[in-house]
Amino acid sequence: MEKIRRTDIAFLLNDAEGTFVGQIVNVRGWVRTKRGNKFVGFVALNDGSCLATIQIVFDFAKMDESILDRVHSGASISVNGELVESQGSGQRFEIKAVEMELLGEANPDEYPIQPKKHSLEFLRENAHLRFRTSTFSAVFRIRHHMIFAIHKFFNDKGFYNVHTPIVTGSDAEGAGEMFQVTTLDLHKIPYNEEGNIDFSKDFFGKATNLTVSGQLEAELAALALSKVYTFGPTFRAENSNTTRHLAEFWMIEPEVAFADIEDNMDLAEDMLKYVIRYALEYCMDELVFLSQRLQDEEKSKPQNERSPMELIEKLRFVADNEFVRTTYTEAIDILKNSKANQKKQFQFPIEEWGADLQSEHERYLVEKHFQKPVILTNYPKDIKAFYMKLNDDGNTVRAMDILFPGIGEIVGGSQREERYDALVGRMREMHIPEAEMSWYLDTRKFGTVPHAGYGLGFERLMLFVTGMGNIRDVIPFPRTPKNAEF
RNA sequence: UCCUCCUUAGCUCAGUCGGUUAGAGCACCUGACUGUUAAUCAGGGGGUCCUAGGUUCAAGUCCUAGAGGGGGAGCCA
Repeated sequence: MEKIRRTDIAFLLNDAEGTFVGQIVNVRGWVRTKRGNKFVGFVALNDGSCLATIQIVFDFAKMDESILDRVHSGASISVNGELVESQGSGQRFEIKAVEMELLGEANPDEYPIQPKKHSLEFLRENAHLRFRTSTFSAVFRIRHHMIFAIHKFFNDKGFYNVHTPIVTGSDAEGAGEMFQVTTLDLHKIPYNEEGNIDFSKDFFGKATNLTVSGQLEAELAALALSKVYTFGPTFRAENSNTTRHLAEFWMIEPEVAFADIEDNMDLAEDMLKYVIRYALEYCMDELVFLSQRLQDEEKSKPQNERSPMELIEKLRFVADNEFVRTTYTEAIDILKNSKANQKKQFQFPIEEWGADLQSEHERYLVEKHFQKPVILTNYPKDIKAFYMKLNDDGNTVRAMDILFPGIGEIVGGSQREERYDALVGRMREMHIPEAEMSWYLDTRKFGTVPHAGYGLGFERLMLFVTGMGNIRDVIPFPRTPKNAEF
């Protein structure tokens, strides 16, 4: 077969002027469907460069039949042919094949992905092949654009990206259960004289874990570079089995010196709106497809379970409207006086100030009461982390949680406690070992400044932007309890 | 971890009150049709009914345990 430089299918299909019509081009990709008769055949070919397939037309008389017989869904082929305006009505351009090479067969008796609707559960078990489907290739193209948009947002604002450690020796971060990292032989664990595991024999000479947050290290960087953000993997060994939790996920953690809680809220709201607008600008084909898919799925649901807003409409609504900002105390009042509470519709009734909000309460506030994203601030200190700045009332801290419809908490952040004595006081109250945290306390000892930051769960953002219902479907290879396949 | 639901052909699913040979669509194979759009039409092949016990004359169907998966809760991002 004549060697011609490969062209992305996206490049050919997006060429509005049709400048390539009449040229011989080469495309390579994976067959979605093949149809036709004894005389003329059609292959829908996808190479992942865009959602759409390009139609390959071939004249049976001119092609090698032994090759065509082995071209099934999933097979990879290389085609040389002339780009022409399509005679059919389903597409503008197509390729009239001159030569075709079968790069890789896909035995149809064994290849699991077919040109039909598969359940997301089935595809999750075939995560190695689900990239080949329209839905997942759309999700993962959007994922790329969201990653890029986040870096662009922060870069354009003068933030520096910081790589915080993945292996950490600090067990004081307090964000959740940690995965232990060790090179000790688990069959021959060394013990010291007190009968405890002798970590001095371990690789790092101490007990180490996978990070549950880059925040504390990001604070160190912020107190020199002023504006920083991390974007890295995060590991939580919680036995969480929900549509919103992963054991390995990606988190964005900006940290800003000379910033207070108001600046923090502004930054988070700006960032979320920016990346949502970015998706609307650069991923419209994918969003239209996912929206259609959702609407088809909802047809089988009862009326009251259907979403009030279609995906693209919902994204525009969030990008164009102010988030509601209110305090924990006001939220408790709203919930306490709500019909749902008075009619005892909450599984956990709201009785007094100080209780943590359950997800049914968050959903009520976001989905029923305000019907838009909500930023809640000034939580009771007892339900929040040690590093959050204590308010003058002595009871609340300058925390902020951003709650999104259908997702719940998408951002959690705070203004940090920058006063040395106040921070040490909180650490003692909460039994955080000071000695191990001396490096963190040094930032408060030497040239401390007010600062603030937050953590954004990247996959939760992906859930919102794509409208997917399960967090395992917006990360290529999900890690959850009892599942580390692939 | 708790509650709840599910597991039948490669895939999606039906299978009534426990009853005799377990079905359909898609996919695959054969044939028909010179431009299809998940092509269509006709025919064909394809089953560890999740696993292990149990009840029964008889189990895909009922019971117990286990495995895997979904949804909800908690923990959180």
